[in-house]
Parts: sequence; C-alpha cells; structure tokens
Amino acid sequence: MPELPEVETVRRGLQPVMEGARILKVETRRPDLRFPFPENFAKRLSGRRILALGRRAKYLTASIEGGPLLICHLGMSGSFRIEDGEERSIPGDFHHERSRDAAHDHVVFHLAGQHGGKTRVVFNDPRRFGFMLFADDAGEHPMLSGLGVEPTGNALDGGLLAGLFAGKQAPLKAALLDQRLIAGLGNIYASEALWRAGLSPRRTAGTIASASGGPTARAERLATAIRSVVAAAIAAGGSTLRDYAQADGSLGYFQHSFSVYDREGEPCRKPDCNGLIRRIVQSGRSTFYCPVCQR
DNA sequence: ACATAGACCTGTTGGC
DNA sequence: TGCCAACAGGTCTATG
Repeated sequence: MPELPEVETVRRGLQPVMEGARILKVETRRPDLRFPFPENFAKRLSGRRILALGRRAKYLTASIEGGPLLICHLGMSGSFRIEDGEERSIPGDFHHERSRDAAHDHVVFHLAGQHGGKTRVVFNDPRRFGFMLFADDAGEHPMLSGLGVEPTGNALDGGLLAGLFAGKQAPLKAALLDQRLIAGLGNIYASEALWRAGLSPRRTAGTIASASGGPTARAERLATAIRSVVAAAIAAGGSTLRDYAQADGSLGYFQHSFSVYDREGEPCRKPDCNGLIRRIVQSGRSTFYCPVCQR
C-alpha cells in the first residue's frame, strides 16, 4: 500500500535509529516474503554498520559498510516498527511487550546505536507482498535499473512529462502507474494528481503532448500536480511521524485526507464544481475522479 | 509496444 | 450474529 510518500516517511522514521547503528543480529522468521530471502541473508548483515538509508521510488535501501546494498519493498501491507531493544522483564508488562500483530512479524533487526543503546527494528507484513533483496557489488539490481524519474524535486516538469507520454495510447491513469516512466506513484496519488490537474484518468496519455512531443498547458498542469501532491503527502507523513514516534513506533501508514480517493458519490471539492466523485475500474484497479471538472 | 488478466497472500468491509 | 463476496495503497508474469 505504501506509495512513494509513505515509503519516504518510513525512511525518515527509521533513519535516526538505523543510520550509523551496528547490526548485531538479524532474525528471519520464515524462509521468504514475496521472494525467498537471499542466501546468507542474516549472515551478510550481522556485525556490520549501516551507513545510510535511502529510497528509490517505493524501494527502501540500506548501504552496509563492507557489505551489500539492502533493498526493501513494503508491498501492499508492509510496515516497520521500532522497539526498545533492552530485554524487558517487568512483571505485568506483558501487554506492552507484545506488539499489536506479532503474527506477521517476519524480520527483526537487532541494532546497537553509536552510544550503545539497543533497539529492534521489526518488519511486519500480513500479505507478504514485500521483499528484501541484495543489490550486486555495483549497487545495481534489475528492480531498480528500469525505474523512471522521481516525482520529487524539480526534474519532472511539463517538457519531460510530455516527452514521456508522447505517442502513448494508454489512459493517463495507467501511464502514471507505469514505474518505468514516473517512479513512485501508486493507485491513490495517481488519482489525486489527475484531480489536481483537472484531467480525466481515461484521457489518452499522448494527448497531453504537442504534435512534436513538446509540452502543453495540460502537461505543465499535470507535472505540477504530481509534484505538489507528492510533496504535500510527504509533509503530511512528516507531521504524523512525530505522533507515531511517541506512540508505538510503527511506521508505514498515515491518515491523509484525499480529494477523490475512496470518495465515490461524494461532492467534488473543487470550488464551484457540482460534480460527484465517480469510481471506475481501469486495469483491474479502482480509479476515482470528478467527471465534471476532469476532462 | 501495449492492454488485460491472473498470480501472489491475508485481512477488512459491506451486503444479505 | 454469521457468512461470503468483494476489495485493499504493488508488481511480476503470461497471454492476446
């Protein structure tokens, strides 16, 4: 479920605990997630220091000193949880000690911080669509190599977007979900970006480019919408991060108010638009949009 | 190249 | 209340 903003929020939440920490031990509580764990997964990480946590699209990465680049994907239901690593043996603390749904805790990283404090970072994933893999020595992996442009920063502008979509017959919604073009959008933010841009999810993607493949007003609007919706969601994640940090340490999902997603039948939030949000299915997945102001 | 459907899993929700 | 179908934020594979 996590799209780029959620993954970035997870990265920022894990960063203070993981960067610079030494991995004392790694527990894998089953042989696989979506894929089998790499050979010697725990052994190749144990005893090593985590240099940096990164993110590419919806992938989290951890560079390991003298070791491999760890690539993690949260799939649809993955989350991380930070726990105090000191063994607790307080009588009556049973409830606090147990996590909310330990049934799907699949990986536990036991860490020692630079000042000796111990923590555990627990990966939980009920559906097990998530995975953990190692990149090769050059930090490359087929899952990362084909990814398109990040919708953060300023790289994605109208000109670039028009070039990416020129000639495409696929509907805009499908083009936005194509990770080879733009990397990191998912089902929610694709719908949200199209609403912000006032463009129909059913519109042929190529129609936002000019005949020469150059930018148009529509392409500029969509590029701006994508960047702004992603930036706003990351900001929202950051604000909930502070709350979660004080609660139970779980990272992965945050409440966010959406303009169209999951609002079928409700009024469009665009001022003076009297449309009602409609739900359609594209490529087997729900799309939400306003048929009045999105054309 | 492109569109669609199915696959992988478990949990939650809504209708009857 | 119980049951069951539909659906869920992802992406890889196979098929046309």
